[in-house]
Amino acid sequence: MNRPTLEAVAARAGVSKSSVSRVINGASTVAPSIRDVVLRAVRELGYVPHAAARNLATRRTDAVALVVSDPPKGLVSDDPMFSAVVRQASRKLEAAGKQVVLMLAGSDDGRARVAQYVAAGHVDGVVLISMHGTDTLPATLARKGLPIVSLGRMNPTVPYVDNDNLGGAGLAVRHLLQRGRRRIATITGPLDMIASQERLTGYTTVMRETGHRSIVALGDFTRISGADAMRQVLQDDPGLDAVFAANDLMAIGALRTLREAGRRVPDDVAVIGFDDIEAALYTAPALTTIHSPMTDWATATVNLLLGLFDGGPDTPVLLPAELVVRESA
Amino acid sequence: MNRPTLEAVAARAGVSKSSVSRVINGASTVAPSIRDVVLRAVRELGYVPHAAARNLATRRTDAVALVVSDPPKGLVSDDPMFSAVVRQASRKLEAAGKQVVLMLAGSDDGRARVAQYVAAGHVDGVVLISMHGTDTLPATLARKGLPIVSLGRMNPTVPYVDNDNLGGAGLAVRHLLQRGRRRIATITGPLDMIASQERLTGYTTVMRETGHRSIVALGDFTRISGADAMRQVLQDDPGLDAVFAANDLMAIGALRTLREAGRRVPDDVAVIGFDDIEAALYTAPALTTIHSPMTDWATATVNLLLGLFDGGPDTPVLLPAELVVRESA
DNA sequence: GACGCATTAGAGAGCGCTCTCTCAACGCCT
DNA sequence: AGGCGTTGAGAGAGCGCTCTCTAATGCGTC
Repeated sequence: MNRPTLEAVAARAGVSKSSVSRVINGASTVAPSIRDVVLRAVRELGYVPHAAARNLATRRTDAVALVVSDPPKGLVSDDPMFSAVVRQASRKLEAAGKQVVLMLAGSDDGRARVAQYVAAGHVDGVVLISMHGTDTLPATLARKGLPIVSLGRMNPTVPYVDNDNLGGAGLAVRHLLQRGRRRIATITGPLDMIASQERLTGYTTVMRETGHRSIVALGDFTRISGADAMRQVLQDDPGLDAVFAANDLMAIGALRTLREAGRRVPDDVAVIGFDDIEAALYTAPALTTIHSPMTDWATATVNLLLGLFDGGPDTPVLLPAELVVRESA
Repeated sequence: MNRPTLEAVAARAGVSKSSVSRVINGASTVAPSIRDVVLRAVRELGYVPHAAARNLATRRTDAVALVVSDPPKGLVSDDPMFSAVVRQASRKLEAAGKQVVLMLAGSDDGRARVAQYVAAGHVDGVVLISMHGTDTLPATLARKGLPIVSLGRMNPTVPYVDNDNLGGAGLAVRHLLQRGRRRIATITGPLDMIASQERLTGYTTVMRETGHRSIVALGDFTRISGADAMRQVLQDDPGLDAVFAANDLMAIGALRTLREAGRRVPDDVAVIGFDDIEAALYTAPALTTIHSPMTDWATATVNLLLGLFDGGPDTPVLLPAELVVRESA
């Protein structure tokens, strides 16, 4: 249990603490002979630097907080975006030698904890993931003065990487129109998220420009909300011939409702989603959707943060949207 | 940027560092008058204790590592278990005042990093998630002497919480037999994982006991592997009338293959999965499966670790399996 | 009124590391 | 040969906090 200290290594190697420190940190001004004897002592003792002590002395932590908006219990318990994005971000951060501290900012309690945690100097930077636009946390954190980026646009003060939500939604709607669909409904995400707003705007803009009436149902990015919204919109407007869901999960829910209602997809109603999650390949029929490159997205976001550490620019990045045509539309 | 220190608070409040420390840490031996003046100073200065300094002095970190076996690129990029389990575990750990350090132990590199990290005294305990049985990391970590638990059985030395994989698989197979199915195939998970082995054993045991021939195809818990395995097993044994997939993702893959092959589910071939992920409610037809309580599972695992911190027992926990009958079998 | 015993505040020695500053050693130039 | 620059090693003062130990104060007891 009694871990060896740097001092013990120094004693064993017969050199000063300073020299050991230099060797550990790879300073160039160290004679090879000293280097060798120190490294041997390190190996023999199984020495590993004490993290907290180093943090205290350097005032760096080499840690980054990954803040995820944890939805209220019951919502999106298995959000595929969560795992894809968190995984990729972790991978990239670890590759850059940063440790990843995962924090859920669902409740007010959680948000307070995050703010406290960041204030405690626990991390060198913050990656925010899919926060709601109304959240005050981003602003609070931004005020602390440490580097912070966001996956998904969210707060004007926070540099971000985002999908082209507007363009993607436009792509989807135009595709439906080209296929001869005329009564096209949309199922939105939670409207306090910018991504939802943009996807809705993309839809309404194209619909208006082409002289079609908008049919809007509210969802919250979960499968069940998609199923419910589909049911409602089907009731309100039985003659509709297409649906654009603001994400694939809701599209999957919509598919189920359509199946239950006896509507054939795409014959009676065309369905198009957004995100291109893996599950979209396995629906019946396979889901036509807008590809959003989760992996690239996470990578770009992490790179933006790492750049900030090195004094890089905080220019937002917009990833292009792409239509993936499968069977459902 | 210059954060106030405890000393600054002491000066402002006109008391000693010790008193401030006592107030911050909620010691009882402090007069209300002093408490008040200190708290006011804390508020006025916006003081937040410096984490590293505290860690150094106390030799505690209040942090727990969540080690996830990151699959090689391409596999299960959106594993629903990952998000459900990681989320719930984080929630519980945060509620207990622990910070969550997420680590991916996919590559050898990652494993080394985890070992190093734990050795550096960065965390007070470790939660391992769905590690492969052949992994040496658990043993390495267990040797460090700090509390460590595993979600899913894995290494004899590590206390765990697990599903009743054996019983669950038995439940599935017996259900198929009861429904009159006779040629029942199974699609396994990666066989270096204990969960896969147990689910396979559960299947083969019941098949043997009831005098039926086992038909086994290898998968790796991904949708695509389920689809591939289904295709293969269909070719080898065109007359089969049921499939037990070792998880829902592979069952979803199998459903697609069956659809493509023109087999009706459940009329021609019954399909049953394992895990009861949310997506199982949205397949066509809805997936019959073995419910494994992800949320309880994560909670129990975290509780086991928290118990260990307080000198509690390290008795493994086995969660009961339950059959959920839907449409596919 | 002196004494002992709680009770509560203050002093200060670490915790293990980094990093500046100092100093020794060793050419090299004039 | 003496002075100077350069390179590399050692000393030690922090980093901000905790926690033990000591001192002071108040109270009850005989």
